[in-house]
Amino acid sequence: MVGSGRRVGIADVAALAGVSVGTVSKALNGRGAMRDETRARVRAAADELGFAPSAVARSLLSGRTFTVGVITTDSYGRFSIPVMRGAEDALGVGEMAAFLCDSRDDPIREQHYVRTLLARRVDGIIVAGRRTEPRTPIGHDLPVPVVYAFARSADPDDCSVVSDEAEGTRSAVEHLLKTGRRRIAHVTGPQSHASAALRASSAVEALEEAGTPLVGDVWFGGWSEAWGRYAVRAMLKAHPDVDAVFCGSDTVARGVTDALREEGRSVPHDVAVVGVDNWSLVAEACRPPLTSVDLNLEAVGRRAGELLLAAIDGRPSPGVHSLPCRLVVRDSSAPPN
Amino acid sequence: MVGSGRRVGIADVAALAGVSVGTVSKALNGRGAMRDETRARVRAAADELGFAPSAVARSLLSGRTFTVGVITTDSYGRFSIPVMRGAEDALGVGEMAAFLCDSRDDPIREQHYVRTLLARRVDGIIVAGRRTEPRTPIGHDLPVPVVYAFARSADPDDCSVVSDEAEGTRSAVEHLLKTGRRRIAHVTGPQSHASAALRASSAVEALEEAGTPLVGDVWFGGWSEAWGRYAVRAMLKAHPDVDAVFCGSDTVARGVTDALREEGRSVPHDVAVVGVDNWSLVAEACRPPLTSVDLNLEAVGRRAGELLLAAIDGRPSPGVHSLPCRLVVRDSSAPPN
DNA sequence: CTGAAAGCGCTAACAC
DNA sequence: GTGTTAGCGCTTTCAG
Repeated sequence: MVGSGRRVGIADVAALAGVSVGTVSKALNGRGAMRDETRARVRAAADELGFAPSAVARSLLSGRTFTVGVITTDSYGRFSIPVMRGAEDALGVGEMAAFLCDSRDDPIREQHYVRTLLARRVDGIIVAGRRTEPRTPIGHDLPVPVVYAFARSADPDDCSVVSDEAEGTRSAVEHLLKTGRRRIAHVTGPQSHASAALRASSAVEALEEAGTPLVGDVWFGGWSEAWGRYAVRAMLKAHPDVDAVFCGSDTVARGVTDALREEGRSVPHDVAVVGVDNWSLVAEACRPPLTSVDLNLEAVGRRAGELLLAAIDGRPSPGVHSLPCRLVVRDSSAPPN
Repeated sequence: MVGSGRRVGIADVAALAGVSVGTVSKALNGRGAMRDETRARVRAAADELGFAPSAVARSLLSGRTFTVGVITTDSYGRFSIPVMRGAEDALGVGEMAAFLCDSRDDPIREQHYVRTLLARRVDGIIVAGRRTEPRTPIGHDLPVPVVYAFARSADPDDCSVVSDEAEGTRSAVEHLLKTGRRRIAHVTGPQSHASAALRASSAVEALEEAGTPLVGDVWFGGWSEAWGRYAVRAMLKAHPDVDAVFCGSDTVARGVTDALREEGRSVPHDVAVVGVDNWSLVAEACRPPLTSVDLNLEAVGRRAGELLLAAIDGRPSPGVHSLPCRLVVRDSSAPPN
């Protein structure tokens, strides 16, 4: 990239090409009719000067900025990142640029960003969250469309895109049943966490329906490896015949796997382990590598971007859009034979 | 946040307040002299309509957008994220909004983003990278200032902000020596990786100077836990009397720690372990928690933001700006006694 | 103390 | 085919 170090305007191009500014505009935008020679001369002049039309001036006229705001609540953490990446993919197609705003879970900060974004005349806003609890909407009756990604809005009329965690949980349970497991336990995060509660109830339900109820109670605790290790040691005392542990997250699953090995149980021969998140960093470092439910966060972000583009285009899709998860099978759940 | 659902302009406010647009502008911006009553009336009208002046129109006039571009090469990975967070902190002070561009290590994509950002008339650009190898600059003689963060520019006249990895390495080695270790080994990533090579040579040098040369050769390999486990097992055979392992990253260190424990060596009683990155996720999950060199990425980003603001303000600071690291001591390097 | 008018860089009508 | 002009929403002179 070579720049002149100075801003060059359409007037400079016009002067160099020996035509008027109107002609330059038409020539470069392929509009109106004109001699090929003229168009070529203008193009050459623009290239020579490295002219790039000001998006600012253009926006003022068109009323569109081709810019969206992305508000994330969790400092680009492990959930927002893939969501943002997917959103960026979709928005790129519409030639949109994204303002990134990290609200750091502070409502004051968030409102500040909303105001800033509206003042900058963004065409739309994506709100990406870390928790799956329905969240307070960023505003009512805003002048631009808003799409919530991963963390749905508490207002069901808002447009939200989420992972279908219940479906993901069922697919994990069915996988364990299909590979011959019958004594399945569940270790997960805090009961107060919506995702932990939902995954637990979905797992219990799926197992009931299959006629092989959960072994013992749900082990609610924290999202750490330490909790996974602690819980599985206690569980082995109460239910030594367990043959599979479904975990609410990959970190918990890693703790569970480590403790099982240290207690002399072979994974997957004696006990299968399945996690949730498919956080490759954790799942692949596990010994053996961990089977896990992928929440398809990138797809959630992409969908959010697509729905936002459509809404900007006058085709809104209110309501909750639920996307399926994807079970990624690795060695930790291979059949026991 | 409540919006009208419709865009309201300065003319609407003027009509409601019964004054001219010029007066509204002055009233809201606190410029010029006018009766208090008039100013209050205008303010009330603006509030009632929820008026927010268009940053677009304002930019067209002022020639400034109060917007910067942040180009990241690694999909908001674990290095870019803290850098971006720090940059955002600094830029927020200047009321700057940031366009986020993920080049995904693709030069074509990167050039596309540079053009887009310039067309949008950003006031400056920050380039954040993942690798510490000097990188090809994004352009020469661009019309706006550019600051490189973490990954320095190959052009020494460009402004770059980096972590002082050599200093960080020395602080880790000195810490081990101070706590009584004398037989120190080094396990790290691929030799072809600039960070691995630099950290290794700095460690070797620091140990030479202290009169306690490195035990054996540097163990170059990969950045994985598996490599850490493999290397330490081989090392224990060759040098069973090693009493500390300095690792090129936290993941390697975690593998090293796990294998030491499994081989019956107590950490830190028999062998101390120190990593680099202070990636809390890994360092805190380690058994015992890992002492690690923090690269202060957030500070690097913050500094980059500050330098960019200064450059935009006409006070550029060309050259490489090196920031110190910070040793975070945890249990894995407690004295042996 | 307030209003009218010019102009930021560009596009889209309409003249010529 | 090409040039001229008005105007996007705002700030800033300069009159009144």
